[in-house]
Amino acid sequence: MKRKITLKDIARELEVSISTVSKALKNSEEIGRDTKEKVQAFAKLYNYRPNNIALSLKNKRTKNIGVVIPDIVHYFFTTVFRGIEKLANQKGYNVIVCVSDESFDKEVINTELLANGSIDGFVMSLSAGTQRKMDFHHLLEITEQGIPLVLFDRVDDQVSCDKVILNDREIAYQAVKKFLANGRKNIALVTTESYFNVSEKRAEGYEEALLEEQISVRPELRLTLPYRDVNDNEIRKFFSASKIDAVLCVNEIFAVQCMAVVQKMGRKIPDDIAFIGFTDGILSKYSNPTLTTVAQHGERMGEIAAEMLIERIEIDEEKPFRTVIVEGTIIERGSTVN
Amino acid sequence: MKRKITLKDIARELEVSISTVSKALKNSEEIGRDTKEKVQAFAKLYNYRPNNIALSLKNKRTKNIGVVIPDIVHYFFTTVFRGIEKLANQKGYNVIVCVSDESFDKEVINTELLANGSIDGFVMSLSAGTQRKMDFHHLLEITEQGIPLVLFDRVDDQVSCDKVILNDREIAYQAVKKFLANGRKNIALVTTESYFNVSEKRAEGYEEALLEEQISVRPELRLTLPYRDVNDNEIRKFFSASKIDAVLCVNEIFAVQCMAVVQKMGRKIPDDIAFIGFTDGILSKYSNPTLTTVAQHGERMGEIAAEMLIERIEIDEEKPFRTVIVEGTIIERGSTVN
DNA sequence: TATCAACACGAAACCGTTTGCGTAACACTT
DNA sequence: AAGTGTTACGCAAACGGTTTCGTGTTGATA
Repeated sequence: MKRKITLKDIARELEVSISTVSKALKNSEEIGRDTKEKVQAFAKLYNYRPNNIALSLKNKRTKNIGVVIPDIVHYFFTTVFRGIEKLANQKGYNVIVCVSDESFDKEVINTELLANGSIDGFVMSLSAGTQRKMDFHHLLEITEQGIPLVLFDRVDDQVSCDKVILNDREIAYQAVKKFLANGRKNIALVTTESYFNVSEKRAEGYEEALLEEQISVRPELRLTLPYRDVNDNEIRKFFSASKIDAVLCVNEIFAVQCMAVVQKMGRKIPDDIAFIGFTDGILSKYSNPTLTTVAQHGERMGEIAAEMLIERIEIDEEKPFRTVIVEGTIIERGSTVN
Repeated sequence: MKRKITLKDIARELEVSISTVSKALKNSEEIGRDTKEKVQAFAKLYNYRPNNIALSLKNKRTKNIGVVIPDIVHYFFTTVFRGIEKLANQKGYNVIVCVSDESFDKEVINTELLANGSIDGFVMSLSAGTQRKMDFHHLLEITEQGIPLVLFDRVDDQVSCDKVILNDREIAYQAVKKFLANGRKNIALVTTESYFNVSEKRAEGYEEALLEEQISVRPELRLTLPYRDVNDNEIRKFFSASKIDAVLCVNEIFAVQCMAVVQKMGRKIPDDIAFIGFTDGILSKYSNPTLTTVAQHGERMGEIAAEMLIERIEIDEEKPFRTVIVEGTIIERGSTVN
């Protein structure tokens, strides 16, 4: 087992000083031709690589970025992560991931741990717990320490930092408009608990589109489902209670699950009832019928977030915080048209 | 903006030496009661936390583990990752993720980068490129340097290290046995290019089950699909060419896609033709019909891998390498039974 | 021959911690 | 008064690098 070789080892072996070795390897003008060649040859032979940790300590830069997300087994977050990782790698950064598991406490612990020198900046999306609690002290601490932070998707106005979000309200508005243009008037909304910022934004767009057509927003057309372990019976009851000919769902799982239920109830999609979901994931493409859905362009969001972060880290202009709005795209499939 | 406070800052402020501060914070017996209290109070007030990088350098332990996987927008890998992250966190480790994107070169670059001190050990699954090239020099380098390595799922015999794999051959065998017990005899296999180790293992199990019943393995019942961008026409041609009443697919996407095609061809599932896939992901649960599939227990695999790794790191017994075999579970759903 | 610049290299500080060891100050013993 | 033992702290090395500055040795110049 040959341990990693260090500058000191090379210096000892070649009977020169450590600083000479260091400079020789950087091709410094200070060092003579012969010595440089000797050192470089030796280093190559023994496959010398500088120790990242030592460099980090010296430079006060780790070349790591921390990503804290609520979940990883989740299509949207993985696509964003892919974007982050891709761009970070291009710029020579590595990515440390922590999963908050939708828990406020874990989010706090993870961020504080990483903030102690492990990373140069954060990309985060808030956990459900944090959004419910509305407690952002850990994020304020981070920014106060001068650690750059970029929030994406699940953001909050109380935290001032760079942000990347979807035009949730606008694209939900467009989706409902599409239903309306199709002659559908009894449009339901299937959503999550209201402390999810994005769900609220989507609900606003939904309502705006309705009101614009003089259609009143009826509370009985709004179904609020738990984040996990959705019960089919609840869905069935909802769809039995009212006449509904179109449904906007805030994610693809809700949409696919609702489609399955109404199909079992004998309704035809899209003739009797149409669906539009959010997240253009694997489910939307392979469901039956295929699902018309809002592509959130997660990978682009990730790239943008990483780019903004690295810019802050490396340029560190004290320029004002920006919020980049990524425009969703409605992908038309079988749940709205034949 | 209040920068992170260091031992030196505390020492200067309190007019004691750095070592006194360090010892006081560790409650060392060497330090007097008064001084300890003073230092501890000050540290708490200013929220002192030791710098991770400095600790890493000193201890020669980063408390980071590196995870290199082929893809992240992929159900199985994300579940494994979740298991790794969960266990690592419990043990006080952070996780640095690199995505090889199925490329040999990226895998090499990423591992070499991380191996220069950034991590204490690796958990990896081989990229397609690496399996095709059969070049493992980067892994040998890692292990030669004494960096612990655990491979999961996509492993290779040429690399000697700890491993976690599924009983692929055995569970494929069982799946086919299930078809046979059901009276089905024309059983097809839909698989990937053969350089994927796991696909080969599954094919072996498939063949073994057939041969055991005196059924010959017919090459025209084997469909090899590309890893990405599968064309429906090819699938249609395959299913038109032969009489097929059961299909074993090496992943859930192939299965769902094939199901959609044969349904369009007018075949009834599971009456005319039954399907079993691999990976109990979101698709299997929401497809139409729902898919009978092999649960790979990715999260458990991840936990086991992380546990093995951390054991090597912390205990570092030179004990022989182990291969843990996780047993898959066939989850019965609508694609095999009504 | 004294001066000086250029060259090639080494010493040392620094990044933030930990820790073995040395020691000043004091009390206590004989 | 000399010796001994604690106590409570500081010094310095070490982890593996980078970088500033100092310096001995040349050879050229005046």
